[in-house]
Amino acid sequence: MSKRISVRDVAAAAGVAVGSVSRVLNDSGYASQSLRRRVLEAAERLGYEPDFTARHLRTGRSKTIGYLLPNIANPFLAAHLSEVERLTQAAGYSLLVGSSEHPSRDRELVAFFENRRLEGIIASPSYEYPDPRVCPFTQCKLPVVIVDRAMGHDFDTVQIDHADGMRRATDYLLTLGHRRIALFVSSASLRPGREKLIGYQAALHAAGIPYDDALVYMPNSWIESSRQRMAQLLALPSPPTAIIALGTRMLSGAIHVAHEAGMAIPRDLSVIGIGTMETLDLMRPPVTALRYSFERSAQITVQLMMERISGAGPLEPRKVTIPWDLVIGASCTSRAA
Amino acid sequence: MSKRISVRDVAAAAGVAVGSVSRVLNDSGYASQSLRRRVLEAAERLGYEPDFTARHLRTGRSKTIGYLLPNIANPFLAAHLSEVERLTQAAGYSLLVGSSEHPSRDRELVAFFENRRLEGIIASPSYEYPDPRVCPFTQCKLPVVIVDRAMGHDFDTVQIDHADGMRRATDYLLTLGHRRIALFVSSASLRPGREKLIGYQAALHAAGIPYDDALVYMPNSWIESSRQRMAQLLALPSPPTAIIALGTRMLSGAIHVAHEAGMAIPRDLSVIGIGTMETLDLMRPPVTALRYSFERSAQITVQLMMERISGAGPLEPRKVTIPWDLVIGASCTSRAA
DNA sequence: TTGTATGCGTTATCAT
DNA sequence: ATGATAACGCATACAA
Repeated sequence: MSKRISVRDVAAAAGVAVGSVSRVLNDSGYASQSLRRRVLEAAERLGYEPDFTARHLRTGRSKTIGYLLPNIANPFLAAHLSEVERLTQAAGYSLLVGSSEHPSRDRELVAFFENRRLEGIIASPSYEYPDPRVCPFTQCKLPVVIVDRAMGHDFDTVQIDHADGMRRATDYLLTLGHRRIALFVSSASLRPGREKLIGYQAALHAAGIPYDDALVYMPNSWIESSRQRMAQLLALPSPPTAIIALGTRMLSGAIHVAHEAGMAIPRDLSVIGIGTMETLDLMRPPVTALRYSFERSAQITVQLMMERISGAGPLEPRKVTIPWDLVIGASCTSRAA
Repeated sequence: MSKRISVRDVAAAAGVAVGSVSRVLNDSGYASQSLRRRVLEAAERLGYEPDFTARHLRTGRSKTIGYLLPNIANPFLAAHLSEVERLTQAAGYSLLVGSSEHPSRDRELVAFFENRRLEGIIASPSYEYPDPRVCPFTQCKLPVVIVDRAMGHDFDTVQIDHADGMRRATDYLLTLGHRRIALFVSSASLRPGREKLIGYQAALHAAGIPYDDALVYMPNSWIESSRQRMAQLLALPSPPTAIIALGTRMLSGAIHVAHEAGMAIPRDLSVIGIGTMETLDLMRPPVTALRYSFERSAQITVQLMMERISGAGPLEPRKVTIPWDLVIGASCTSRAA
């Protein structure tokens, strides 16, 4: 059981002082050629690796970033996390992940990240803390980058342009002649849902079509069933001729019910969905869907974080917005007037 | 800018020695009631939190586990990672994730995890290192739990019973009267693909049906196209009447081509797929598919790791196998003889 | 029972 | 230019 070798071992082997070893290996301060050579040789020979933890304790730099998110299994969050990990790894940083679905755990995790002296926190929390005084991220001394949330307090933020994407998706269906367009999106308690509703309403308003609450399904809890709601919609006096379902489960629920009711897509119902590339390809007919680049959103996220860590960039929080693409499939058709 | 408070501050405020503070807070050694009370009061009042890094350096326990995987965006890996994170968090451990798709980076990451003195490594590497002498995990002093890989050297392992699942899936189609069954699975370079092929061949052999290489597609690189291969299969003198496609992209590619050729599922082609619950629900008709429990596989993974860390359990490596469920949908039909 | 002192492995500040 | 030594914040062996 060979003990770990430290600077002292290298110093002894090279016949120099520990300080000199550190100086040579970190290129800090003066070092003559002969000293440099002896230290490097000894370090190489002994296979010396500086201990990360000790260095961290001494310098205060942990070279680690915390990533807080509600659920790693969510395909969108996982895709973003994946790209962020790649980029931070390339920049010499590691990623400590922590999942949290409740404010109390948000608080615990932030405190924990702070206690471990991480250098920054990337977060997409499940609550937006309208009151900054109780927001764990406001109290936090570390650099924070928020992903797709509208927090009560301003932070560096990367956000997806849900309103614009939704506006264009709705416009597309309106252009095809649809007037009764159902909307299934996630809860309005977070930015993604709220913004999508805004875009939807804006498109309808511009087209002079009244907004009908009965066509909109924004579940505040997962207990409500999108299948049940879809069945209700189809039983309406004037049922929808199109649906925008921006959520994998909601999309599958809606399609399921439509099929059971003997409807064909797009003949009887036009559909706009959402998804990662993998899942969208599974559907027949290919679904028209909203997509955005995870590479891009992750790249901005990491860039903001790195600038904040290095102290570069402005002091005031910055917000960067990522656009959606409407990828045309074969799940929508024009509606005769 | 208030400086961080340390044991020394607490000791000073309580009028005791630093050693006593540490002893009280860790319940180690003796401590009188009055001392205990004073220390606890002072710590509470100052909001003292022991520094994680310093404690780590001193005790050698980092309370952190490393997770090495090829790609976080893969839905199966993400689902497993997600559950593992939940469980480790509940056990008071954090998770450091590192993605690697090449042996050289595997090696770097393991060295890095070791250097940071993590307490264990959970890994599902992209290469199985048939030669133990060059395997980064063999050299590694840390406890290692391998997920669904057959490494050249024995480790604690959680593995999915691909051979059995595949055998049952194939049997199911055989029972329905199919004799020409196509197989699309991931490369044989890793355990999942290899085992699936074994199960497929075993089922055919038991039924007295010769194995036909032309029906099998196991891409070694993602450049080959499952669509192209599916088209070739359909052009065969005696094309397959059923297909088992255990991969999201392969499944979508195969279905796409079948539809383009005017085939209906299950009328002209029976299909068995794979997927997380989210994606499977999207398909019409509901696809018959293989599934397993991520909760279960993660629970075993963490249990093995914790036992290894605590030194409980036997010294020799253990292997635990997780079964597949064949979930019957409506994508398969019996074939007239 | 409590205080003192040393060490974990590093970097940084002093002398020399 | 280099060596000795303090300090990061904690835990612990040992002395009192």
